[in-house]
Amino acid sequence: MQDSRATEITQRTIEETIVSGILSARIRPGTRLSENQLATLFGVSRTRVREAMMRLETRGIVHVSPRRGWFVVEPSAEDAMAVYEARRIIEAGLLRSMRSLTDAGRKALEAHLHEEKHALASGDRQRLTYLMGDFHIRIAELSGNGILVDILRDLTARTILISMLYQSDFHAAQSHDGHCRIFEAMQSGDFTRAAELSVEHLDEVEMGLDLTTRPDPLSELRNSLSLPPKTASSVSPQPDPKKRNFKGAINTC
Amino acid sequence: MQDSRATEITQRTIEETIVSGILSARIRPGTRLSENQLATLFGVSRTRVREAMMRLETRGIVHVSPRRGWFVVEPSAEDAMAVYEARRIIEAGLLRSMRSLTDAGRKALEAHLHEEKHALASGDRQRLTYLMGDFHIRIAELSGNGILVDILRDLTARTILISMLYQSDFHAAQSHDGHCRIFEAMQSGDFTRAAELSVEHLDEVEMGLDLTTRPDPLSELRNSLSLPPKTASSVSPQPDPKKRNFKGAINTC
DNA sequence: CGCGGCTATCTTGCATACAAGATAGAAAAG
DNA sequence: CTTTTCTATCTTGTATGCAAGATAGCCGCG
Repeated sequence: MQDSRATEITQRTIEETIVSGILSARIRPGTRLSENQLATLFGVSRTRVREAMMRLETRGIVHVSPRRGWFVVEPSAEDAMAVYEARRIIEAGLLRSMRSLTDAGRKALEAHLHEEKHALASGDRQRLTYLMGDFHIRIAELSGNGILVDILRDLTARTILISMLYQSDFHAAQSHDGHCRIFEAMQSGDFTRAAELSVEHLDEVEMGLDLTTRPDPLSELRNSLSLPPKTASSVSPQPDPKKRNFKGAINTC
Repeated sequence: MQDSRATEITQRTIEETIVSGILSARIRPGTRLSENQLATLFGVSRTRVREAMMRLETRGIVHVSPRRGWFVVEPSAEDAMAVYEARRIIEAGLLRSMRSLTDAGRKALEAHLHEEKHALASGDRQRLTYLMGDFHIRIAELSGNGILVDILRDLTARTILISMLYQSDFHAAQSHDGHCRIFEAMQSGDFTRAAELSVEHLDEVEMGLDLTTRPDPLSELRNSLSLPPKTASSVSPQPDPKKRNFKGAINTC
């Protein structure tokens, strides 16, 4: 972060840092985000941190418990279903409205799927999680509609939080296959089929969740434990085995 | 909302006041929103106003020009097309995913359409504008998906801003008919047809816009005129004839 | 040993002070 | 009369200070 003209870097850096931390599953649901810690971490005052938190709150990424603190959201089972339903509606509608796949688009998706394959083979879990979610954002980008891209990015972030809470086991390979099938349908120009496959894919992933088990009955208590005062970084994951009642860390989106 | 303990009222009141002002077309695109004026208007400090502005900015409702001020967004023609495209995708997808219309839902829509008809007959333009947009939010509410409701509410707000900039003439009756047709298809259980009608309806409204004419080439200049220092309220409309290069004030959504 | 209450210390909520950029209007020069 | 320049004033950007609620740990009491 050391720059000659230091400012300008942290205009919306805080916001994006947290979101990208979630998109790559480095930040868990329920993580405490202390204004003070983030402020010292970014070398700014609490004011800017608060503004970033406000923005993230409207995006459904964090929430505030009055006078207690900011936390990364822990979507309930109902929230989870709503997120997947919203994604099915938007992503299927998006694919259904497509008329053609540009050459640049085809190449972008091919490159992406290649990356997925590579991450799958090399076992790079964090990168795989990121890529699995990013696929859907890439598709939104093909539409050229920035509004939908923003919406789907935030929904993807929430999806990843959901899978960290509820995903009992991950079928990354199966999910990758789903992505490939969607791409093939798109390539053949059958966007109706691509939309159907997209819905099936999301259904599949949602079915892989265990939405019956309450994710973390001691959530409130864990919140107060999740950031021991001596820990400096509130953004990095804590590999404390006591908190390992979290489910798998790989998201199949 | 009237509470004996006066506070608590202004937690997110500022945000909602501005949004509802837009939804009923009382606030024009490009309106300056001075932090100081809003602060004194609501009897709070600038801090809270700023937080509300930050939230509204992420919702795509206002934007800030550095060191110059906050303004209600003036969507460009490209923005306008993106908004309508997003709405087509989401609303059609939403209808297509519906399986049944509950009795409560049917009654709610019937009541709404009755209100539209009444406002149309009585010539209550402001109320009509509000209702025309609210119809689509009501449909989203039927899905029970709060995420989609929030998204569509913000898109509707932007739609109303767009129509204030680009709508050359309004066909409120035609638009009301479109709503009725969508409702009829829903009532008959043909949600695929309802989705198609929804797309047609949005196309129709978009076609009614004049997206070729630059909405307001003197936008920057007008911004500086839009709030003469002597005017106390920055939220109420200014019926200054000089700024009447705005198009029609009724939105057909 | 168990339990209740107190206090020290954390957290956010909110207002305020000051800095810096942008603007408009007056004043001055052509 | 026009143009330019300067200054007074307005705007947001940011940090800081203080208040109030929530929490945890200690201490004392039963």
